[in-house]
Amino acid sequence: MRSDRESTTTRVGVPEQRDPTYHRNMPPATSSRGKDPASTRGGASSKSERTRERIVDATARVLNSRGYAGTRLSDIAAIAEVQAPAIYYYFSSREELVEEAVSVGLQRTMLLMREALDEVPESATPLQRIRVAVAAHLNTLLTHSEHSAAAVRTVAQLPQEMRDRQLTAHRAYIDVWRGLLEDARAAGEIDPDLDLRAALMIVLGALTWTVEWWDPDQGSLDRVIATAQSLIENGLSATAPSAA
Amino acid sequence: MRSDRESTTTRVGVPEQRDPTYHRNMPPATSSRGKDPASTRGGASSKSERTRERIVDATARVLNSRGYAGTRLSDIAAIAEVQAPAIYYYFSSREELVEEAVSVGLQRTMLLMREALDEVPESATPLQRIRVAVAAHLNTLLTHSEHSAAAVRTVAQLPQEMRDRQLTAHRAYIDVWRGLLEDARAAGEIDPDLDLRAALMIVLGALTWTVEWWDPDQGSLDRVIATAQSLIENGLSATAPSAA
DNA sequence: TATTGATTCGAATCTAGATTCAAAACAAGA
DNA sequence: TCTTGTTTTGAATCTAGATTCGAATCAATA
Repeated sequence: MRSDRESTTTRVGVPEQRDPTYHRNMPPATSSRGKDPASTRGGASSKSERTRERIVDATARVLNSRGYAGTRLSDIAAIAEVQAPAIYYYFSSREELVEEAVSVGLQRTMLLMREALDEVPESATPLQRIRVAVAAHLNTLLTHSEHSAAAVRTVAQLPQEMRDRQLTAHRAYIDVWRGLLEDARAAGEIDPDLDLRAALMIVLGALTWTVEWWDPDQGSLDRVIATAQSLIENGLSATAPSAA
Repeated sequence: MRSDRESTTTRVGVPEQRDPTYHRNMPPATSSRGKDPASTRGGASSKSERTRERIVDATARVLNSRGYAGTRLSDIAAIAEVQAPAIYYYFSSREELVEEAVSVGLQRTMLLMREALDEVPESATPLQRIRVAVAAHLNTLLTHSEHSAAAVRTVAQLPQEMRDRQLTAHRAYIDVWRGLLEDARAAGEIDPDLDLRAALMIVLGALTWTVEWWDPDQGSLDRVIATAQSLIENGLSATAPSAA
């Protein structure tokens, strides 16, 4: 069952052509002491890195409940247990922080999905792979990463530029799903009359929206996953459109 | 195909126990000249009423793209083609305005759903009624009422108190759906093993999320509706869990 | 056309929240 | 302990956006 909760280190696709004065000071993980330069991914180590991580995590949390515009630095600071100005030691602006949270979310969503799919045995049918994808998506959104949830739900609200930058990653994720559906259709497991694009988005919507209502106390995650899998598998499956 | 777009008159469930100084001035439709006092519902008439309507409509629009916190009076004003202060002639605060937009949205969603279901012939099976509900929900969200979309998608972001007030209406709507599913299950049309609550929310999520991606230019609404109906009907249906 | 209430608007006020600054507080090595 | 670079912070500054005000503008009616 994996560690506890992934860390938060991947750097935002820094706006290439911006003014050079970008970082006033030097956000740790980037250079400072020659520590372990290979730290592109996992768990934070130095105290500093952990603080940074707490901040990004907090951002995701707030983003989730308040939406893009409603995300205040003061709230983030409170959750991360620092003073608001401390945030500026790590990020040069609210926007940059938010974008990193979203970016991390999208990457993590993709990563967890890939990992899940990689574990599926070759012999599996496309439809079985879809079941796995459903479980992965829900697991990620509902328990593994608040970032993912924040990302997926917030993209639409982001200010133009930022959204455009993140859209790429978002598309890539959707493409994975599209691939799954296409395979299934090719294998004749899916109702060939289905509008694939629409079906895809409908399925993804169903999964994503869970964040809005799922409550750990209301019913187990596994139950939700099972329900979703069943609903989706049956929904997509080719059928004899007769039955009264 | 009905008029063009419903109007916007129903008043927000005014916070019963608040200070009496609530309305500084007298929002038209409420009293002013003894016009037609029976105007509790439909199309606006006086110029004033239409302005008010434009404002609420604009609010819904902004709410949709920017989320609760991101909804600025200046944007609303721009869309409604008035100066921001003009809004205060009709509403005593941003909050009140937003709440009305949401409230109207919820009521309209419910109304359109009821109308749609009322037209279904007695003879229809529960599953057929669900198909109708699916179409109604999508029609409402995607074309008949930006308010509905705003309402359904925004409730979660609203500040506590406001949300609590609107939650009632929201629940009522969900209950309609619950009823539909329960009937279908009772009639043996639905897989009896399905977790009804989860299934319900998953279906509703799938439908609601459409607002996030549907683009009139990308594919017709009817196509989306058809896809959703098929997906949902098959998904819910009782099945012989065998088939390779 | 003079009068009065209904509407709308430009300019001024207020406030929350982002951002900046200079001075602590800390940590690790000399 | 002293020195230096890293982190964090309290207090001050700045700005966008909500809200308030008093003065127009309008419309209908006496």
